[in-house]
This record gives sequence, C-alpha cells and structure tokens, in this order.
Amino acid sequence: MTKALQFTQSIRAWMDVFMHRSMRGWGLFAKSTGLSMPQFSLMMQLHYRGACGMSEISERFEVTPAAASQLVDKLVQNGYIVREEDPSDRRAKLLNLTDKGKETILQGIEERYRWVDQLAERLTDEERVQVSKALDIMTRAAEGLESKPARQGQPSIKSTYSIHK
Amino acid sequence: MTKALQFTQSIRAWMDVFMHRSMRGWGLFAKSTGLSMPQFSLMMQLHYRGACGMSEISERFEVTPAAASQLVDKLVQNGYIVREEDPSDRRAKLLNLTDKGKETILQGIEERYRWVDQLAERLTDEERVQVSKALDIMTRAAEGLESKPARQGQPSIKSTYSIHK
DNA sequence: CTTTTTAGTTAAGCAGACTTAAATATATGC
DNA sequence: GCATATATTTAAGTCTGCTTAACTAAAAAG
Repeated sequence: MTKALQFTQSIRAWMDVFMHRSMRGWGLFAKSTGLSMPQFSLMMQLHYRGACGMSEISERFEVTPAAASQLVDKLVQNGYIVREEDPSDRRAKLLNLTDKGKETILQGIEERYRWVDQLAERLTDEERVQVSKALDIMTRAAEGLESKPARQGQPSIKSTYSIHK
Repeated sequence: MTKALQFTQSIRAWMDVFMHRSMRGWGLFAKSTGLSMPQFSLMMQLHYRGACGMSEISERFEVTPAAASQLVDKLVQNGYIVREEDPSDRRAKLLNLTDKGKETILQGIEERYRWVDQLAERLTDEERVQVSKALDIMTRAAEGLESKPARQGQPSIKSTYSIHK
C-alpha cells in the first residue's frame, strides 16, 4: 500500500511539472505563429491521422459542420491546409496539410520536445536507461487502457486534442 | 549515443500518449463545469499560489489589467472567487477562491489524476517501484532546469498555465 | 498639502469560435 | 427518375477574451 502511495505521489509531482511546462511551451509556440489553439489542434489531427473530410473534423472536435467549415476556411486562407475534392464523392472534401502547414506543425512538435531533450541532458547514462524503461512501461500500460474499454462495447472517445471548451 | 536516442524515443512516445489523454480529460472537465480555459487557469493559480491581487494576475497571464479585471468579474459573479479589499492597501484587492471555487478545482485536479491512477493499477508492484524512481529523477531534473537559468540573470518566466493565446 | 504613481474598473470595439437556419450539390433508395 | 439523405457552405447572431482609452481612488514623493 505504501508502494502505491509512493507511486501516486511520484506521478502526480511529475504531472504537475510536466503539464506546467508543456502547456507553456505550446502556448508560446501557438502565439508565435499566430495560430489559435483550435487551429493548431486541427492541424495536429491532420498530421497524426492523415487527410480527412469535413464531417470527420466536426465529429472529432464535437462541433457543428458549420463551425468546422469556418475553422478550416481560415487555415485555407492562411495557406496551412488545402481543401481538395474527394474523387470518390464529389460532395465531400479532403483536407490536407500544405507544405507550410506540415512545416509549422513539425516545428510545433519539436518545440514541445525541446524541453525534455534539455532535461535528458541533465541525466546520467544510467538514469536515462532507467527512465527510458519506466516510460515504456507506462506507455504500454496507457495503450492497454485505451483499447480495453472499447472491446466492451462502451462508447469510444473520438476527439483528440480538443481542449476548446 | 544509442542510449540517448532510446531515451528520446521513449519520452516522446510517452509525451504523445500523455498529452493526448490529459488534454482531453481537462477539456471535458472544463466543459462539464462551464468554465473556460482562462477561467480555470486563473483558479488554478489561486489554488497553487494562494491569494493575490489583480496586478499579479495580469502579469502572470500576460494580459492587460483590464482583461484581468473582467475575467475575475465573471468568476466572482459565478461564485467561484471573491474580491476582498487588501487591508494593507485599500487600492488593491485580494482574490481568493470561495468554497465552491476550491471544490471545483480540486475536482478538476482529481479528474486529471484519475487516468494515471487507473494506469497505476495495471502495473505490477515491481513496475510501480521502477516507474516511481524514474519519475522522481525526471521531476528533480526538471526542477533543476527551472531554477538554473534564473540564477544567470536571464529573464524569468512568469506565467503558469497561460495557454490562452 | 499638492503632484505623481499605482491599483483597479468601466466602456467601446474587435476578432475568434461557436450556434442555428437556410441553401446547394451530389449520392442513394426504391 | 424522384424523393430523401448526406456533405458542405453561407449568413446572422451570440459569447468570450482581449485591447485601448478614459476615469476613480488611494498611496507615496516632494
């Protein structure tokens, strides 16, 4: 029981530090590009999950199709994404990152990683190995958590980085 | 060098999973309470750093005093915080969480922790010990990173959870 | 005391992210 | 083929968060 408590405290301490930092980093980056959070999130989606249609965006972000369309519109106007016609369904559009868009989000991702890279530099080789193993354990456990409930027919969760109220 | 790479990959994988989850959790919670992100962040500040005046809020969040005042206003109207007069300076106000406010953010924090608690349940005792140690290493290293640059007279960073563009 | 800072508020106005409602174009079902 | 359903856009209007500018009140400086 003490071990469980110890674990809880360790992870909470880490979460506090980590969230604090990465939120700040992210915010600063978004600010520097002039992108809003929803805009950035939308681009992240396209990056991680590939091209998709409007309706998929509106479902994932849990907003109306109208909202999705408008959000996309701004990104298109600013040259971050393109709205192409879906060859298999001429009603639908296929959203894709432009080169500018790709570059921007890659930069954003780098930004988010930069801090932990600095952090890595402050560890000894031995510590790095230890931490690395531990994180792999956590990542595996997390992936298990994600997939488990889905199998039991519970409603699966759709949105990804949807933080916008 | 391979060890460094291994570490980098482990932490990046973890970050992706972790950010994904905790952002979602946070967003859902904020939605359920009806609080916006800046409002929630402001309350987090009061929780973690205690009562403070308007000017401090406006500095930490990097917004004008007017914006801070208006933000606070809504929270006061909704009964989350109180604006008391500072006895030592009658121009200044002291912002404090109400019981309702305290309860709400404690719930929010719990929400954020819930997922990792579930995660902990999926680990063996041995794994928990291992992870716990690793996270402590990281937390210490992170704290070192925070304080180091300050000593060298570089501009210190003020804002905490300021994500709002 | 009077002047000047400092702390905070109020008002007017803008932009972003939503919403609903109505419109358009294409697929699909019978 | 025609009615209906689907994918998306446009328009109008709301709410939030922010900004600047003007204002009040109290503290500090002289």
